[in-house]
Amino acid sequence: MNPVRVRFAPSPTGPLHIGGVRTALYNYLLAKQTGGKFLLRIEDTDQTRFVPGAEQYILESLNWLGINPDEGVGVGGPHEPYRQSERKHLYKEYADQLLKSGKAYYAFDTAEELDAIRKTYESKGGAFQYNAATRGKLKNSLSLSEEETKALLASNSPYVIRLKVPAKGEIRFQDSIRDWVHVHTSSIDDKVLMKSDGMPTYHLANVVDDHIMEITHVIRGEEWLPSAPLHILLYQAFGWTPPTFAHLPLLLKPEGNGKLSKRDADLGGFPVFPLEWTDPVTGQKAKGFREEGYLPEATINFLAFLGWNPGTEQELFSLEELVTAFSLERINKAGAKFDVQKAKWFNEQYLRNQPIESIAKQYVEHLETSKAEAFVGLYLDRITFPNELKTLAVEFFEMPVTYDEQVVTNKLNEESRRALELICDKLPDSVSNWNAESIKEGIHQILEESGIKMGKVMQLLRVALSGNGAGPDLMISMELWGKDSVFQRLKLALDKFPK
RNA sequence: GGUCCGUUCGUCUAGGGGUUAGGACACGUCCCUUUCACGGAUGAAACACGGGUUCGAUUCCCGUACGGACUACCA
Repeated sequence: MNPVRVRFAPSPTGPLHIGGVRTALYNYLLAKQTGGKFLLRIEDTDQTRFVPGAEQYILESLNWLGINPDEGVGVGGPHEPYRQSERKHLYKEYADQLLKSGKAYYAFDTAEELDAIRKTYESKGGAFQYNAATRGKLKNSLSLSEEETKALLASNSPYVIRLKVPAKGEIRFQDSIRDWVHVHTSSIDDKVLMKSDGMPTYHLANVVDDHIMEITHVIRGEEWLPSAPLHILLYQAFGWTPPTFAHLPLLLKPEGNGKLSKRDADLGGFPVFPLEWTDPVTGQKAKGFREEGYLPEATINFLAFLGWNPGTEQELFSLEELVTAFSLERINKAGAKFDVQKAKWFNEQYLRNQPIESIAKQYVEHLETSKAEAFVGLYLDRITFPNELKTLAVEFFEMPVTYDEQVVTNKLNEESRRALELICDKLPDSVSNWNAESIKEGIHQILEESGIKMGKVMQLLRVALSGNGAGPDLMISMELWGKDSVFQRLKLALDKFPK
């Protein structure tokens, strides 16, 4: 495949949705695979929806995941600026071009007027379309005389520029994921290209920029599929060759149906945003994958597999491996439900491959290094998120307060009690070098001498020392607790256990 | 309502005119083990429905049902 130029073009209206992150990822993968360029363009043409901090959030999210743009906001490039609000003047020129060639026209209907018309249509059970059938009856440069139009423009009446969609014809294009898609122009309405505030709409800005920025492949969410024919029409109106389109399947909520939303995340207790986000107005916080404890590699791998697979049985892919394995053709058509369990599983896989030293340094920094590393080694394959380690470490070094009752009732008897007492009496002297290996030997020896079977006491010993009926390797645990603490624990248990 | 898109185990998916319909997550059982977890083994579990086409359809075609997206001077 030739080097592609692809773009991720989010709108800075809030935190980046995880579905958007997947879109960015797929764009990045194709760019890297073909030796092409991945651009980041900020689509901030709606001034009413601007949210401070959102752009920075987008940059930081991509950076966290390691899918950095080659060109665009934050990095610059040959087509600066990459923020659409800063390219405002440009769109007007192109709109004028369409106006001149008769492909577009002025419309003076106010938003209120159109709303009213829509309501009447709805009350009759129909749907209003601003198109070839209705435009003659509305207030625009097609229905008005030239003088009237000029007068309106001269009087500074607010207006929009609309695309004059042909009454008849079929638009067809070949989507990389869905193959041929056909739509009749009659079902497309005369979309607004320039808003009355002088800003372009998404449709115009997107087509103009993709053309100027030499975008070869538009990879975006399925929600754009219905407007793709309109975009094709725009390319045709300008006389440009449209890029290749690929419309990605949606990310669905885990329960029931529908697009994955923030609401689902709150309900399900999992994030839908890459990073934690604090709403600048309400101050409300939304969870992020990063803060929850997901590793960037795991997040990437999980996301890549939501709607795509390599066709082999390999499931674990580094970003580099994804770059080589990825292909648009292997993307699924149907939406994918977001599965937290699978996300966790991916995280566990990556977590276990992390070097113990760095995890220890990052998450249990309050412990002395060798202790911290031993502790991490003890718990690494029992956790999903590294940030669980901190609490675990605190609990681990605390004296038990309660004891697993079931184990005590089942395992505590004369014999096992005697075993605990023997260990308490003899272990300190028999183990000179307090480490897991010698502790194990010592206990074995004591039990053997007294003719008591290991299986009869080990779980009780665990409960006596930790309070829990289950947990990590006891001998290593004992080593970490230290001799003094172990005997303190034992005495406490012998005292508290029912006689 | 209209337009468009989709439908293989509970979930993510492989496959594709003749297969024991494969894998992964989750779940059950067993093994390992001082317990739990990890790991290993194993089990249960799917082609939405109805018509065609065909010697044969889960696979191709057409309908139906169901689901979804879009339907703004939002992106």
